[in-house]
Amino acid sequence: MFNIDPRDPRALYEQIIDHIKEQVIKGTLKPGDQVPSVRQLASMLTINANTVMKAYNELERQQLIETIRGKGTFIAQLPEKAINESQLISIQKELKSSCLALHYMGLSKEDVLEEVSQIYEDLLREE
Amino acid sequence: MFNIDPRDPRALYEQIIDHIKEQVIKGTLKPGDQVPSVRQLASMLTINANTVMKAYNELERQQLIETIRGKGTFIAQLPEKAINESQLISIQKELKSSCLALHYMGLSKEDVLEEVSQIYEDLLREE
Amino acid sequence: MFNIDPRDPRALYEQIIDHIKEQVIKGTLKPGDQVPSVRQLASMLTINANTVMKAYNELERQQLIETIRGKGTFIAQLPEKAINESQLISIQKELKSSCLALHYMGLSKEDVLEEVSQIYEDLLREE
Amino acid sequence: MFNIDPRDPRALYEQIIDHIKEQVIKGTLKPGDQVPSVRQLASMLTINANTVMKAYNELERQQLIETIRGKGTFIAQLPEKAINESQLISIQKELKSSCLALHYMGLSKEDVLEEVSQIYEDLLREE
DNA sequence: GTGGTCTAGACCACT
DNA sequence: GTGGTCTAGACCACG
Repeated sequence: MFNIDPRDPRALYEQIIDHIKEQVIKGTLKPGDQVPSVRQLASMLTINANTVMKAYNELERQQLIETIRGKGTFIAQLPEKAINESQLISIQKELKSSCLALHYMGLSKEDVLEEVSQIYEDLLREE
Repeated sequence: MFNIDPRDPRALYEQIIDHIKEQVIKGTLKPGDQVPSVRQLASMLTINANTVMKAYNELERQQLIETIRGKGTFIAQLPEKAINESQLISIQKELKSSCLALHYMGLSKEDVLEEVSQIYEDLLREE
Repeated sequence: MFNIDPRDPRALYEQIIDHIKEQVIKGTLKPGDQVPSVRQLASMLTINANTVMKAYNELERQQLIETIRGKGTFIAQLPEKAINESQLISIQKELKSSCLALHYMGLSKEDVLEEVSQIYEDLLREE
Repeated sequence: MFNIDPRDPRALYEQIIDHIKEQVIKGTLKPGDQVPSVRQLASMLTINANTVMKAYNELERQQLIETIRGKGTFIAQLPEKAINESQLISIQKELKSSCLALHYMGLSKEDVLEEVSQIYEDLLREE
């Protein structure tokens, strides 16, 4: 259910962030749902609590989750969708990087568009 | 002509790699063309020669450039296009990460497909 | 236990690569085993950490070791055995070079075959 | 007839050395035969004369060729076969390096012995 | 001139 | 603690 992989190129905390974002988009996690506590999740994944904390802090900064003192951590009501210009540019550069790498692995523009479509189909299937 | 940006999330040497890959795809650099020497490029970008060397080494590993001892570094004749399964999976994960981030910035599936299309139009314009 | 020799014709980082390959073949290092950290090995060999890093990077490229961020470096599970044609040709040329040199040192074909056999006996002794 | 390849892992001057050693072993070049002058060979191979000079100097040091002032350069009468201990050890290390690399390309001890045998058959065919 | 190796030391990200 | 990036500068081999 929770794939955390030390060999993944993404940092562990990023994998957690991505996983929760994914669950929210898929609808598996809905606004108001409680997410595991830092310690719970850390022991579930057998990783360090600081790593989970870092993921939660980042998610809270992005207003995707809310921590209510004494009660726990919950999926936020209104995931803010604000475009941050410099962040957008960064991600565009990452996208371009990925495209260049895929090009040299023999994938065409159409192949890459298909890859992206596939990602969205996986994400939106359960919505 | 050569944008190297210390604020870019990518490492300096990765920016060089991407830039040269891009030039080759665009056709600005053709097989057999000499690329700037390690020291030349380093002084052009006002970065350290070792950083350029690292980029060139990586490009040589990917068989995009060839080094001829004492003479210089050249665009390779046959850019190999071999799919490495584990590498492909890594990049797919990066793509997914980018999509998730873009989703929370308010971009739809169609917006992202458009972004990717745009990247390819920029790359293939001059080809 | 770890022979690093500045008078060896091989670069320091190559000696490290060869040594680890040897340990893995001999079975002294097994899949999953942790290898010394970059800094540890550097101080053990009284060489610079960057030199060890270069060796480890090369070994990782060859999929002999795996790096897990923040945790350390480990012998990989599945040492890939993929023949790269151009690499094979390079090594054949090196072999030929060695044979020519040995010929002029008075060694016959049989002597050289014996040398090679000896190398393999040393490698496979403990397996 | 003379294969000199800038992409070869061996230095140009080493390729020349190997080539001449090979011709002598094969019997194509016999003691007393004249070899091309430095300038001739340099222009034949379209490389720098200093590179040829370096090869010839090394061959002369190894007593494989003799330069007779004003007449030219000739294959020596008695190629000395003296074992230099430290040199032998160096070449043994190179051999081991090659074996390790070949092992990780999937070649067995027998495969490598066969490779070496093949090299000698090529060398001694015309003898 | 070219690339390649190595050092010493700083700084960062991740766990 | 771990590895990774980057710098500055030395020295070597090759052409």
